[in-house]
Amino acid sequence: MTGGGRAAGVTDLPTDLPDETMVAAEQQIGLLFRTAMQRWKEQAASIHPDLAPKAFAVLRTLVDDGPAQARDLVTRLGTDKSVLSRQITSLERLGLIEREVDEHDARARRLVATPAAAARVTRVRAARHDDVRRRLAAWTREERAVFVDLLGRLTAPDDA
Amino acid sequence: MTGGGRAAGVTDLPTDLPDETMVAAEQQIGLLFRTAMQRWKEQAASIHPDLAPKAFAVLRTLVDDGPAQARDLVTRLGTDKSVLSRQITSLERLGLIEREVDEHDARARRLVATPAAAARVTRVRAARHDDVRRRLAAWTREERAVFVDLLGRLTAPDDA
DNA sequence: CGGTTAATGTTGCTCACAGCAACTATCGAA
DNA sequence: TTCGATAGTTGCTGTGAGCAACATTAACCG
Repeated sequence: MTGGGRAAGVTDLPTDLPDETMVAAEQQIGLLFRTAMQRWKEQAASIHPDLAPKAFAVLRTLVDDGPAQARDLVTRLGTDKSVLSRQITSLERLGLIEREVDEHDARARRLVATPAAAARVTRVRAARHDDVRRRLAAWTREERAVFVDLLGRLTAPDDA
Repeated sequence: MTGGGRAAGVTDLPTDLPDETMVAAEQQIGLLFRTAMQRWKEQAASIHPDLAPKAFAVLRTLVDDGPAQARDLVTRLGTDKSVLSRQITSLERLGLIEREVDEHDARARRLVATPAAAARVTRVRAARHDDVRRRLAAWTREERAVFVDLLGRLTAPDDA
């Protein structure tokens, strides 16, 4: 069906060989994105019907990596602080995390997942509603290293 | 700072070794996503200020792979037809594509990038406003194959 | 000490997108 | 011709990105 699509040499690059790998790689990237979103959505809903996917990502981070401040999450998740602030508010409203003022810095708030929330996250994971993290964990260290390298080259600021 | 974060054995998996690769892999995935979005946004804007990133992805596909119908784009881009329909409308409004009724099926519309649009896409690409496709093209066939495999395992429906 | 600068969060706003559902129009087949 | 499937369009809602303005507190510096 998609047999001989590609219009001439639009990308006049030294493309080794014809390549189905190009198309495949692009589609996989899209797929990764979409399936991850899908999975997160399902998992989030199974923890609490009103839990947004992104908020679940926040919760997961707190459960896995322990208490943190919003600014740490900005770094780890790479999301704007405004977005995080809202997700955090919602998590607190749902009783999944607690927000305590930091004892050394009155601006900062220490975010802690409640035991109940941690238990639910673990349960959801165990329930085989798999996630990216689990899959990555099943790889060998080397595979992950290769993966990181390849992705890194894909995202490098500029390479030539 | 983030020294010894990870709370106990929350994920009781056979995790080869401690692993910075886990964290790195996750961050890279996020990074891939964000930088790709960013780049697309920039490129889209440089073609037309009112061009949405996703609409640019559509245009790019049409330029690279030739004329197609909306339903083909659903397959290739994995996006809902409603979203595509709107992007297509906007592309037409901006004069970047043309929509002709298919001669064999009056329901379908054949989408064609205008020569002007194709020229702009090519120019933007050449202008070193690099994109994922170009980077992938710079890899070896083998690297791409590994990449596809790894990503595939990340998105597989269920592996155990 | 007081004043400036920086950092933590919160809130308001806008836009991009996903995705379901309902609908029209057309095709293909029973 | 009637029925079911398919191509697209449109309306709606929810999620998220991200900028900008703001309040609060910290840290620095003369």
